[in-house]
Amino acid sequence: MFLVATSCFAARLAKQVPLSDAEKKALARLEENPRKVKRGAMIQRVNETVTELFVLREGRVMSFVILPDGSRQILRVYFPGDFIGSASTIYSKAPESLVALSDAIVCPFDKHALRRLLEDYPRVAALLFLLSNAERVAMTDRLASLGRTSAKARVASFLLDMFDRLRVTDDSITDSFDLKLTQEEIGDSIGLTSVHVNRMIRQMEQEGLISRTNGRIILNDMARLEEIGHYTNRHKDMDLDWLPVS
Amino acid sequence: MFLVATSCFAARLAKQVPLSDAEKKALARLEENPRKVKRGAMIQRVNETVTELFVLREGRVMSFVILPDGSRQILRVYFPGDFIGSASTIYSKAPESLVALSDAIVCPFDKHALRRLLEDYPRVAALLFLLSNAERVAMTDRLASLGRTSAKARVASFLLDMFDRLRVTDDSITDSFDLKLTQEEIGDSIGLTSVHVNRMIRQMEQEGLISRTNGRIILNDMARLEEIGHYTNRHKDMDLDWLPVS
DNA sequence: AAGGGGCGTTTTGCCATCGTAACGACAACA
DNA sequence: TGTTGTCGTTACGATGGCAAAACGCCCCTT
Repeated sequence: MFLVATSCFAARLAKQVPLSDAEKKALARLEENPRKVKRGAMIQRVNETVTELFVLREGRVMSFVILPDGSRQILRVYFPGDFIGSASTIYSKAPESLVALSDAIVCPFDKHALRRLLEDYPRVAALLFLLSNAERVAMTDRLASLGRTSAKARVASFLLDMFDRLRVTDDSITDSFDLKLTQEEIGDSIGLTSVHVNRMIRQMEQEGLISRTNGRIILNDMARLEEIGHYTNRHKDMDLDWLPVS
Repeated sequence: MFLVATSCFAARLAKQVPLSDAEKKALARLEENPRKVKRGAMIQRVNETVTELFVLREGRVMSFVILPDGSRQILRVYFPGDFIGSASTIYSKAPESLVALSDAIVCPFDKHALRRLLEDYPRVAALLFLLSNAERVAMTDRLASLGRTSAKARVASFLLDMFDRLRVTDDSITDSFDLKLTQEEIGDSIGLTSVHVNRMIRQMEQEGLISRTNGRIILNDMARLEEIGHYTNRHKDMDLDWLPVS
């Protein structure tokens, strides 16, 4: 037997909406095969055949693509409790690569396990549908950021986004956090060079908007940062009432 | 009684995967209340409370946001058979506005109708989940385009994307299509000004990559366009085999 | 304690890309 | 015949990319 508490995906979902024990158990089953990966390890390579999806239990993972000229676009940074690889559900070949940004623990499970989950637990299916749409909205927010805002605005909104996402699962965070990303990785996320990311970060530090102490970022003036970055916190105002009952 | 054939959403899905009559009927029920809208009409306003979702039956619709400085980012252009407003499923207030780009027919239905659909037809639920993930991948493609490619590459991939999406439902298209978007709208989709879109289009026309005759775009050299735009056609290589059986 | 390699950050100068502003042409429409 | 919307075109200039080097820090080695 395993403990219901061992599923961090269920724990994450339960923060949004109450789950039945049966649902928790079913979700926990996705995490029966935890696997440790080192920083920099490739979890999934673009264009390779996909049979597995993942739940991230510990550490950080990114999804990204490399363009023919060698430049990289980071598509998403994942945190513990995130469901990874959903982009691959519909394609036989992975549309994106997955690499661990830090030492991490991922829980791979077969595509077909997802199928059984969707068949047996319509409420979980609906929830996954909603999560997928939440990711879509996160993407559109970044799209607007890349398409229509300045470098400074992009850095500001990126920092706030990371901050708010970390806070979903970690209540101890108040105004500072460990980003654990290099400036080059930040740049590859928001369409800038590391050089320009550096310029913006130092500028924001000089203006007193943020501070830094050995890798840790402190947000000194969140209201102003939100204004600069045109940022909207999407983790409030969710509406999950219309889900099927369990 | 209504005819099963009246559902263009079902027709669209059936192009990807066979549907049972019961499923087709259930999907058709979403389209029982078609509504005509004029070009420019606002279908949904950002931040307004959402109770309805839509299937687009005819014409073109866009989703977009306006930033505080007045600039606009178009998030997605929708074609007949598309499911619109899924971004709103998870939020009580609309994260994006919807406006008709041409005279159009949309079929609004209540959020709760979607709930019943998900409860009663697990296979349709899975299918919606997959569609949602396909949209997510489309977003990541554009993200990489905006973040890491030149203006010319963005225009090229945008044209190819519109072309391939139109071709999913319209078999008569071979190498030309009516874009029905102004250059400003193209610019707002891919993060450029209308001026620069114009520069790129004329340049591509001079190079013989495309031609134009009163609004109609002809793609003369698709291979080269794909190369320039780093474009991947996502409508091939889908894997829907693992769906629940109906 | 000293040396060295690796990694990330900081800094600089140069300049291409792309945005801004402004105006003319043209067609559709009222 | 004015009005409105879209496209075409230009001059100018700011934003942010590129290349290269130095710097600081950590960790390993001797």
